[in-house]
Amino acid sequence: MNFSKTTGYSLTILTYMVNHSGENVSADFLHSKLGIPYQYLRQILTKLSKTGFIVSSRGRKGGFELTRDVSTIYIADIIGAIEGLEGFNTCILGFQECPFNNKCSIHNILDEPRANILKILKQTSLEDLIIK
Amino acid sequence: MNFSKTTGYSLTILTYMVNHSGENVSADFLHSKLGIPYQYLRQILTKLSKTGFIVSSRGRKGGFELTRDVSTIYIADIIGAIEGLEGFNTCILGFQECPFNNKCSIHNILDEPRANILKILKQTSLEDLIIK
DNA sequence: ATTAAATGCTATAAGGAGGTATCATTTATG
DNA sequence: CATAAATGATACCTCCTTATAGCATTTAAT
Ligand code: SF4
Ligand code: SF4
Repeated sequence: MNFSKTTGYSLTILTYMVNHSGENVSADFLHSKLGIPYQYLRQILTKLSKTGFIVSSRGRKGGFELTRDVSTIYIADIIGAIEGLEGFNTCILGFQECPFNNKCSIHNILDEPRANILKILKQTSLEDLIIK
Repeated sequence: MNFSKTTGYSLTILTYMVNHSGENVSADFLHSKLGIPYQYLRQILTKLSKTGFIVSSRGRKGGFELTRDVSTIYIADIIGAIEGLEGFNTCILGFQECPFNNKCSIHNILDEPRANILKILKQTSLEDLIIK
């Protein structure tokens, strides 16, 4: 029912970075701060780098940095890049082809609250997560 | 983000049965009606039987039947028996121990809508799913 | 009695998610 | 220049979910 652990890690990393804006942080540093398994963290940072949410610099003093305007990075974008947003658009019960023409009882009661969550995720940017 | 496929299958089976109340249906029949892989369907029916949502009868003309009062079987009960409801009570981001004292930004924006979904699932019984 | 139709039970396999380990490459510092 | 500190890339392992297969047992129909 919740997000994948990888998505959780990704969000934690990015929300940490947006609250420590401007700092160039290394994987080792983030590991010590966030407790995410080091090697796995490395993979996620690479992915976040390849998907353009952060930029990396190699070598000594290297690390990762947020560069894009954080008011334009929405939570839904991040989730979309990591685990995809298909879960919000496809059958809640996991069917490839809906046997009930999108009108089964479960659909009726859960479609709206699920859409509501997606709406929130699309409206909330990293900037909104800055602790003031 | 959504439920496990097994949970989806379970809900589909039970909502089918409640809408065809009184009928004793076989795994083969349900397979032809719902398209759930036969052997997997068998396992799920056994589980639903062991968890008391349905009762089985063996031999020719055997099959499965709803016997409990369907107004007392809530969707949340079914989900709880199949995949558990932990997902609704634990960290949305997948952490075992919350590093942020239950107050990170994601928690703030998603806790309430998630609780709302659980509330709906706890209030909706199989009887409510009967097509009138 | 025999057969057909059904569930009970259990072993196995494929696939993805989460996690670990290692080597290669880049770059700042002494 | 040599070293240390960092990322890039890749291979591997484990566990869980989903799915498949087969044998054993029960029961109704013939
Ligand atoms: S109607 Fe039911 S089965 Fe069909 S897509 Fe919606 S939740 Fe899935
Ligand atoms: S505050 Fe954040 S990290 Fe902590 S339990 Fe809530 S969602 Fe998880």
